[in-house]
Formats: sequence, C-alpha cells, structure tokens
Amino acid sequence: MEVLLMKMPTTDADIAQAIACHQEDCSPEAKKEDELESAKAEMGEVMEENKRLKKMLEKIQENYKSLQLSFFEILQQGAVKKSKCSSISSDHNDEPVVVEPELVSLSLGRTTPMESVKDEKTTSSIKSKDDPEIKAGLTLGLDSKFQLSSPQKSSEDQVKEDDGAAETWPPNKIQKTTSRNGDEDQQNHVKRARVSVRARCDAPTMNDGCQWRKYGQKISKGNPCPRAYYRCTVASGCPVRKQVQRCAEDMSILITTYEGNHNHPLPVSATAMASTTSAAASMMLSGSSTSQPGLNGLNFSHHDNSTTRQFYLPNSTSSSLSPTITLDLTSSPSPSPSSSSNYFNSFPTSFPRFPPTSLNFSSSESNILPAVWGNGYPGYGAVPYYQTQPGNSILGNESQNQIYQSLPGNNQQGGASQQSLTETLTKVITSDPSFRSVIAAAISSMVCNGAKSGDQTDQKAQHFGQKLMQAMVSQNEKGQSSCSSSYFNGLASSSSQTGGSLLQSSLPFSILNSAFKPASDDKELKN
DNA sequence: CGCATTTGACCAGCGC
DNA sequence: GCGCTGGTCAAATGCG
Repeated sequence: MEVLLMKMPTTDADIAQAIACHQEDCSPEAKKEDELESAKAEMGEVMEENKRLKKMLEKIQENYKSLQLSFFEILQQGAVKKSKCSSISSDHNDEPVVVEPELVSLSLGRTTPMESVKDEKTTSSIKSKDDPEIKAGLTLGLDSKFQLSSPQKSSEDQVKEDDGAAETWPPNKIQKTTSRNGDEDQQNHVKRARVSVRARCDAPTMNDGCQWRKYGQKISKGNPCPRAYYRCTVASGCPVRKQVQRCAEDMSILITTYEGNHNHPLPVSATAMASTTSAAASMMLSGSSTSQPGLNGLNFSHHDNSTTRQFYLPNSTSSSLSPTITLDLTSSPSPSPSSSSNYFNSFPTSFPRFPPTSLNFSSSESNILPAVWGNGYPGYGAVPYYQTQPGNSILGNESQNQIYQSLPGNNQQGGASQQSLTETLTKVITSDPSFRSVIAAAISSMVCNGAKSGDQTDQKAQHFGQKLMQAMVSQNEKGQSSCSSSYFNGLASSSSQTGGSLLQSSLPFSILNSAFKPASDDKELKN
C-alpha cells in the first residue's frame, strides 16, 4: 500500500500537472481528449480508494492499539484476582499438597472468564483469535479444552475434573461414537494443539520425565523410520499421547509430538518439557507469533536468524485438524534440503487458522537443553528408562540440579550463553507482542503465587513482575522495542538476585530454566 | 505371572 | 465410491 501511495499523485495539483504534461505531449485530437478524460476519472477513483484505504489502515491501527491496552488491563486485573483466589483456595485446603508447585508451573496463572468459554464454544475461531478476553485466558494446557472448561475451579473440582477425564479414557471408541455428533466437539478437537519437539537424541525416545507406554507403531509415508505411538501411563486416565519419529533427513534428530494435557501431577523431571510444550501450545492457540511475515516463527536460536534452519516436518505428524507447533531443539546448523517454505507448505492448506508455528530453540551449545531431556543426559542410552520410571519424581530438584551440573560445559559456558540468550530472548519478546503476553501472564502467575507466602523475595518478585508488565505495556504504547529490551537486559543481569530465582523456578519456558539454572543452582548450593 | 512391546487388523478421514 | 494414509486396538509375544 505504501508503494501505491507514493507512486500515486496525491493532490489535485499533481493531477493537473500530470494532465498538463500529457496535453503538451499529445496532439489535439478528440480521441486523445477522451482518453485524458477517462484517465482523469480513473485517477480520481483511485485517489478516493486510496483515501479509503488510508482511513481503514488508521482504524485498524487504532483498534489494534486499544485491543492491546485492554488485554494488558485484563491481564493485570487477572493477576490480582488470581492472588485472591489462590489465597482462598490455600485456606480451604488444610492438607499441604506436595505437588502444588508442579501444578502451578503448568498454569500461566490466568483463570478463564466464563464469557471466554462461551465465546470459545459459540463463536468462530476467528473471533477467538482476536478476542482479548480469550487471549487473556492463556493457559498452559496442551489441550485447551480442559483448561477452558474449568475456569476458576478449586483443587477439589480439579480432582473431579481429572476423574471426568479419566472416564473418557480410553477416548477413542467413545470419541468415535460421541464426538462426531456436535460442532462443539469438533471445535474442541480443532483446538487441540500438538507440540512437536525436535531434538538430537540417540535414545529411542526423548526423555521427558514422563512414563509412557507404547501402543502402536506405523511406517509413515515419506519416512523410512517407523513412527511410534505412546500414551502417558503416569496416571491411568491421562489423555496425553506422543508420537516419536526419527527425522528422515537426519536420523539423529528425534521428532516427538505431544498431544493432550496431563490430568495428573507431573514428576519434577517432566515439568520442564510439559511446561515448555504447553506454553508453546497456548501461544499458538492464542493466535500468537505474527511477527515474521509468512512464518509464524519465534527464533530462539543462538545463531543469527539467517543461519537458522527450518525443517521438513512430514505431513503425517500434523493432523489436518490439529494446530502443530514445532520446538526446534536441534543443535547443529547442518543445512537441510528443505527450506522453511517447504516445511510450511508441507502442512495442509485446509487449516488456515492454525498455520504451523515454529519455535526454534536450537543452539550451537547443547547445554542449552534442559537436563531432563534426553539429548544432554550423559549415559542416557546406557541407562534406559532411568528417568521415565514413576519413582523418578523422588529425584527432586536437587538431584536434577546435580545431574544438570554434571553435564559437560554447563558451568563453564553458562555465563556467555546466558548473555547471548538474554539478547535473543529480548529480541524475541520485544518483537512479538504475543510472546510478551505469555511472558507477562507467566510472570503474573508467579507474582500471584509469590504473594501467597509474602516473604521479602516474593515481594521483590511481585515488584519485578509488575515492573515488567508495565514496561511491556508502555512498550506497546510506544510501539518500539527499545524500552523493554533494555529493561529485560537489566533484569537478566540482576537475575542472580531476585529475578533469577524467579525465572528459574517458574517460567514455563525450559530454555529459560536451563539458561538461568547454573547461576541459581550455585546460589542454592551455597544455601 | 504380570507387564510392556510388537504387529497385524481395523476404522475414520481425506483426496481423487 | 474407492484407495490411501494416519491412528488405534488388541491378541500374540517377550522379558523380568
């Protein structure tokens, strides 16, 4: 449009001049005059259309700004509500719940208003994308159906709901008979996000801390490697499934696709992956990542964007009804014959609402991977099933940290990688408003949780969260990235004091976990 | 013996 | 309507 505006004569004087020039050059034939007249009329029309388009553009920009502002207002209100709710619920439950931190870490801390649930069910998907209330209702569930259908529930209700989920399992036959009947179910199915994680891993499956049972294997078209189907067996009725397949082009790359939402507390070692995939899924379901034209990509790579590759993901890994987001944890920048455009073109075009989204977590340093993920775990292949056993959760944070610190190069490269990561994250966060939203939601969640205990660190955390959210809002108003960019840098630099533990403990993005862990772990060891 | 894995069969969705 | 493909089931098999 800009090009059009620049090339077009924008004033009457311009038109007159153009006509005059034209008249000088032409012979005074009637034919030419007619042409002139028609050209003049045409120009007038185009000018009017131009003006109309300009107005439309202005309107759209205004709407966008107001929408953003209202979203952040809702976000802040929600944070206050959440803190009240959590304090009430904690009063209500006399028994201490050991796994609560895990549950908390799986939630972005936004309870979904009832209206948004209604909207979710009754309106078109387009509306849900633009609706700030729904956007505000970011949840960390892979399966938004569960989250959205249970706004503001107590932990008792949550248990009931889990039972309900268990009743629907095995879902296949039941779903086969019931889910096809209604549009509502159809919509929910559409909403079920799948998160595909690519990582270099020699083991048959990526160690994500959960316990899985294989229930099927298929050779899919276009890939000589069979695809294995697993379901979560941590809880009997857990609907979460994953598909594991080696990349056809690089056998060392394992593609793990997660689908569904755990309806049980996760082992500590499983929260990293679950949180990351869930956050990614919720980002996509909230209609995020539009910063890069034609490619819904957030690039977490340590490399320059230009060197970051995208991968071919077989059609088979994405159901036409399931939006799929790809977290790329592969490390080496070996060129892939499939360009990003190929990768995205490989997805069915019948699903325009959910273009495949790529979050590229790739790094030239393998230590960026969370320790609990198979790739970086020493001797994982020799100790199969080690962390996938149910008793695995007894390892706890301390053992995990020890494992992490035992990884070669973690401590040595931690500082540099952290700084580099900070810059990358800053870029990502400031360039993508939706990502800012997710971070803000996560922080608000942490702040709310922190407010419960009310110690000094938590107060600092609360202050930190508020400041960050303010920075994000103000940055939105300015439309520039400089503000929160520098702010985030500052935060990162002081992360070893307050922000560090905060991020390390609760941020759903495991890349943050892994990046900030060494510093905070040192601190923990000192304590 | 119990549990996990394997594997052929079956079913549903989609494209032609 | 038919064939292809992905996804799941469930009986058979293997293993501790």
